Amino acid sequence: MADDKKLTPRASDFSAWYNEVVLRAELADYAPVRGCMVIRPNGYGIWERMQHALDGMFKATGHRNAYFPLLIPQSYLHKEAQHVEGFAPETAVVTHGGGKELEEPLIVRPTSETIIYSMFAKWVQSYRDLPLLINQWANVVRWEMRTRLFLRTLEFLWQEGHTAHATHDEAEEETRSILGIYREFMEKWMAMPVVTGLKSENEKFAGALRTYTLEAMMQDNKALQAGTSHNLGQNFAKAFELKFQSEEGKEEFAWNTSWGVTTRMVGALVMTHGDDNGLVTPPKLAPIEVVIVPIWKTDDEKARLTENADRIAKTLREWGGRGEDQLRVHVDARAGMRAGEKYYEWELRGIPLRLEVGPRDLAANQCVLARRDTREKTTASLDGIAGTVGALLERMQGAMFAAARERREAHSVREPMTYDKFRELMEGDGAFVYAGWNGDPAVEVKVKEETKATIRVLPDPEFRSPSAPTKCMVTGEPAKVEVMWARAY
RNA sequence: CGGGACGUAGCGCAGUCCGGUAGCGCACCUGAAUGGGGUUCAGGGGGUCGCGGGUUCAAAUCCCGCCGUCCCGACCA
Repeated sequence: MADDKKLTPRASDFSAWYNEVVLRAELADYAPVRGCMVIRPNGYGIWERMQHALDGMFKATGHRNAYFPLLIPQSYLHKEAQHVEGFAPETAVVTHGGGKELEEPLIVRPTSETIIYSMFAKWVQSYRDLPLLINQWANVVRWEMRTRLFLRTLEFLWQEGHTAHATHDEAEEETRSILGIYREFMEKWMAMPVVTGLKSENEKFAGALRTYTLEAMMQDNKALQAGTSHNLGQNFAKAFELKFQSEEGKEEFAWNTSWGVTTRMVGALVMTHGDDNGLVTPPKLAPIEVVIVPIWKTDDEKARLTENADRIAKTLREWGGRGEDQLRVHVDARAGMRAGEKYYEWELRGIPLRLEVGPRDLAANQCVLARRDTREKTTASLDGIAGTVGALLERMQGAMFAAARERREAHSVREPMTYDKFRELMEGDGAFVYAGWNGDPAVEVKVKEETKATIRVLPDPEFRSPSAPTKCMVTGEPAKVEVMWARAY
């Protein structure tokens, strides 16, 4: 009977566990259209905090928000050869409007390079108009065959940055700089470690010169691409006649970058930190950081405890320890519910800290603090409670990142291994496997067919092994580069 | 689009083989006792059994057609 209330344990069926957490923590729900998802207030609250943090980082680096249309003439998609090849199969097409067949079908944007660079071409004449640094928060549609809540839906929310520069080097610097912003966000806010670096030719964005990626490890040891930053070279500038007159008076094509992160990050958060009791949210992204649960028996106590809970909430909110950033506190004074039932509910929703206060605590001028990440309970004096709570939340943020990184390292392999061993590992627990590669795309295709694993990233120097691998794991030929292999979502 | 499974209350399911008044658990509503980790008892509301047709005195159940969903593959932030 009680089993109905329990979650599927993570270890027994990770996918079922994930779905249950998303649905039961009320992050999202299935929509009537297959593959689409409704993001509920609990889930949107987390997304909003993500948006806010990222938006601040983009603005601080000179980017400005704009908005471009949902509908794009189909011919635009065809102007960049690789781009159309990559996206045409998964675009939704509008063929009718106003009851009539359209002369030219419109596509629902799967991404906005084409429409944005066609506009950039009108806006840019001189090198003085560059760099042009634009971001948009929008929804896009990609007609995926198989979908998963947050990780892959037909329609999703994202931010897509698009920039134009006068030189290749400046565009490359922008691409890397954005990768740094994403990394900082994922590590500091999401408490989620990532491996950064370059995508292989097979895996890069359709139409890009180079694609940089951030790869995170989920708790089933599979990789999730958490964000990308592309150096588009002059591919789109040439397709859309995005030209400018240089300081020397010459006509030149601009250099573009594009980059994005999506609501997939909400799914990543669940899969990185969640446990058998549900969601665990890092304090910085939690719409509610502290839930106060007053405990009472009699009506008399109820009035007294509720009043004191409100008073504690006020003390927490008025604490100035984080400057303008007020502690986000909720008091759960619902009647007719046992305290234990409330605890399970808030744990399922991932609220970082629970503050319990009952008659006995009040008499002793103390309360109980229960951490969501470790589920440890301690008692704390009500004197200076705001400072105690503020400091604890900050420690938790750091502890969650450390724990996630430790877990990832425990499932990362850097020792040279045979291809047979690798196959065995991928069939079993899975891992991030760092190994040498001869640089041949055919090897990557073969490995994908045989093991479902792909080259997730050509890691940046700080993620590479202390001594560079000398041989290709698959062919035994001399290695051209170190790569990280894993199965991915 | 290929292979498999399934559509019965908000959710999870039994009932279908062998036709005979629509069931169970959770959730929801009312009342009481309980109350520091999912409490208990009593009462109650809620269903065109995916849709359409056929067989039959009688269909959730048998037959035909359609629709939809999920899982495995190909695709992907």
